[in-house]
Amino acid sequence: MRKRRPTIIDVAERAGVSKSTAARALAGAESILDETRERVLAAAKAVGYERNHLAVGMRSGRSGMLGLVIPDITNPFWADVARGALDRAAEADVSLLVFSSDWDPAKEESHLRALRRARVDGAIVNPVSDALDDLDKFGLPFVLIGSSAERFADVSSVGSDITQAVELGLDHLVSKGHHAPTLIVGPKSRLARTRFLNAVQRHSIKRDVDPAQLIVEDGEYTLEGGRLAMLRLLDRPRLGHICVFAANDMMAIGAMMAVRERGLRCPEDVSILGFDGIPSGAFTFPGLTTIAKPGRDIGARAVESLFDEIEGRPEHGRVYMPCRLIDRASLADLSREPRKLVG
Amino acid sequence: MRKRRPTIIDVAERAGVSKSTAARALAGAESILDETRERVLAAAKAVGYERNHLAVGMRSGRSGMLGLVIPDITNPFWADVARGALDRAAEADVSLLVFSSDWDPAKEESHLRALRRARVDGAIVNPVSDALDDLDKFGLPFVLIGSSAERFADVSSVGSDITQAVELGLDHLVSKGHHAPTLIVGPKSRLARTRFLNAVQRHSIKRDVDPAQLIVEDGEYTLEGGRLAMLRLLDRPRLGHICVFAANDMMAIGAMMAVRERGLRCPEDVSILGFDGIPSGAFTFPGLTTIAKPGRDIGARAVESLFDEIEGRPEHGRVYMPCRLIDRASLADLSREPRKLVG
DNA sequence: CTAACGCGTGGTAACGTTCCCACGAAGGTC
DNA sequence: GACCTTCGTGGGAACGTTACCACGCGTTAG
Repeated sequence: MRKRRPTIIDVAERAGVSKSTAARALAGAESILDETRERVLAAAKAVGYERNHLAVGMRSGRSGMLGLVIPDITNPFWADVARGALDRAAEADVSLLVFSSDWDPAKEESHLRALRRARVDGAIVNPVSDALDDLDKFGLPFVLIGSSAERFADVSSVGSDITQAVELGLDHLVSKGHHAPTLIVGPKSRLARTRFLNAVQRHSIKRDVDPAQLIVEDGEYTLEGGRLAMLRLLDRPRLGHICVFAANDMMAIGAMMAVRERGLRCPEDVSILGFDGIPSGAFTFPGLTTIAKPGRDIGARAVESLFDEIEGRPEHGRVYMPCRLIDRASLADLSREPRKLVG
Repeated sequence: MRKRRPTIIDVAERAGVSKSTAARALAGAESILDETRERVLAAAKAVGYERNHLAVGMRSGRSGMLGLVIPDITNPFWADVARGALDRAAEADVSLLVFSSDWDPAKEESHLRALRRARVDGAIVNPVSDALDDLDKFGLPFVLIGSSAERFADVSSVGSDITQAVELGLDHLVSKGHHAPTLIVGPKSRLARTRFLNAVQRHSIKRDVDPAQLIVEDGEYTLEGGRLAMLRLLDRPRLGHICVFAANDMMAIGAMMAVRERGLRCPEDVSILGFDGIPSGAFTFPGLTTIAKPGRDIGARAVESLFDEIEGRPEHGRVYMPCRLIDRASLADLSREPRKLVG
């Protein structure tokens, strides 16, 4: 038989005080005699007392739990975000309820309801549904993450700084002698496509490169999408070395496959720069040079912002975390060689 | 101002019944007039009532939450396990508190305590600490996952069926004309090494291959460990095609790198079979043929077993989930060619 | 015809905490 | 010396739910 767990009353009795006093001692309040506090603490340890968070949550309205709703924990980027959030939450002695929405608005809503029933103190969500604009109707403090968060005004959000990322990539490309990369971007419908493209164009102008000169290919944000786009690219008449900046690592890897398929070599004939920083990029041949999104930092920062939100000092701002370059082997160095026509 | 959430009393008043009756209707109990039930349900919907799980948990002793403690959500295998658990839990309308132990016994224990404080109904753990044998002292229903679970007797556990996996791999190797693969296994201290080796030997005997004939190389369970082991292997005098069965995908990929480093080709000169089924295996060149552990199934099944455990019908058995072969391109087909000396 | 029973319902006591108010003692002020 | 404040403590209500028992009614068995 499993014996009853000790409550604060057991502690109080053993310490010879009232449960109010015991509670104060356990909560670390100030107006209490040091000697009493120590007696209570000793008693708590002696009986093996452990605070019942359910009861605390019920009485105080603070459950000590946060919700995290992301599309798919199996996706390396989201796993990284989760890890960041998990670590930061554990640091603050707060638990995380994790759910995966699978990009399904129905699941998302049902998970959000589950979070509310569980009385979490707040939630971090990568919103998939547009209909989430009745977000405040949920009565929960929210922090949004990911690029889709920008659809929602008046809600705090954390994402990656794609402007900085694109500049980083473009500058690196220049340092290797590639001045006007070809772009492989996502489908027209996607918001992320526009943002990526805009960032590239803005920075190109800054560097006196005519954005109109840039070649752009479309594709789904997948391996196959990247492969097809690259194949189309290789069918164009071309001169010399090709440099590709893909909007996503999967597409970049697909492009790499297409290059091999055509009997060409990366990076000798084609240079490829990715964007995401997925771990698989380390295992391709050649290793994929890419710009890594700071998933972990985003997760940690989201928890941080959520604390602010809960504490009632909402800044309702967007936070953009900086990306970093992972330099592997998919870029040729043309800077020392006689300059080819188009970088 | 955020308005007060409706309680069951609000529902009862609106429906004109006592809160006991309202509670019964909401809980879907049987001894209640259909008409009353409907009136209550309508009232609940009208006021937007949502059950407070904290209060339920406190009164009934069931929090409706489960704990999951895995080493690292960022590791694709564990992410897969988490996903399986997440899905199965969501199906049963139960929430999952996720923690990452980072292979650190101290963290593990602190997370386990956090779970107990949160009053989860049970926990799924990949045990890292040996000192966890006072597991029942935790007073929680447990289900262990992963290979390290076997250290604990009398506790339910779910893992992958490595015997079946090895047979699968060996049979596939034979079908491709490789009869006695070289083994790249983990360090001597590891339990998993022994289990892998034993499984290979047992099945070899069954197929009339002398296990003593098998070449074995050691290494850390990492990319570098696999690379080093392969390099050593290539330094041995050899005749013809080499076939390697690595105990882990990372090692397999490392081995692949070593092969390329030495100017050899996979699969023409060296065939490589991995074990794990990590997603990155799809992006190596050539694609890694491997045996995939059923992470997702393990996670789902663990939740299932945990339900049994909580419900008080503990089977305390070990469950081994079958693995499956992912056939990509890292194996040469020698079955049609004149047979070389050693497969 | 009465006792026993089942059914639907209501009332109330828990569950383990925190919050609020009140109380007595000690110390300081006029 | 009477008053006010401060400090440490205790007592009880409250949080929202479920568990338990009791009640009234209609039905059925003896």
